[in-house]
Amino acid sequence: MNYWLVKSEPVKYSWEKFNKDGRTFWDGVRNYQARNNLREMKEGDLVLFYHSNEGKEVVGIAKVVKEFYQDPTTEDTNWCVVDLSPVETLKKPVTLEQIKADERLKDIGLVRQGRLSVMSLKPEEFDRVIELGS
DNA sequence: GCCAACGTTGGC
DNA sequence: GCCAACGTTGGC
Repeated sequence: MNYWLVKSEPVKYSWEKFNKDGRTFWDGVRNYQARNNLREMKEGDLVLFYHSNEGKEVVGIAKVVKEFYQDPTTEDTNWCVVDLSPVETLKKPVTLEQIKADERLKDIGLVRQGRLSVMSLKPEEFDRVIELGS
């Protein structure tokens, strides 16, 4: 079991919309590092959902319901998507500020490599965010 | 709206 | 294969 974090701008695709949809394919990844992470995802892996730009907080937990396949929005075989479904909304969203201030989350990809849109998390980082959010 | 970080592109 | 130019992302 692996843990991940994905980013979305709420204006583009928000947690609320995601919950209404119940399931979505995660498209729009056009970065090789992020793409490689997508390909590593296995069905059942848990994924933190982060709102970038607006909010700047982790708002909920999703899970991988289908492993990577060709991105249906492009012919370019370089790119792929995975299917995600919402699992749970955090009682208290965990802000970027909190994450930066937390000793145990210092090394999280979100802080170290701010521009990456799909990143892996260590189990303890995942747990810590959940802890802060409940 | 600005700027820093960083990935990608293209000329050599 | 190097590196400068450029584009994009995302925090502030």
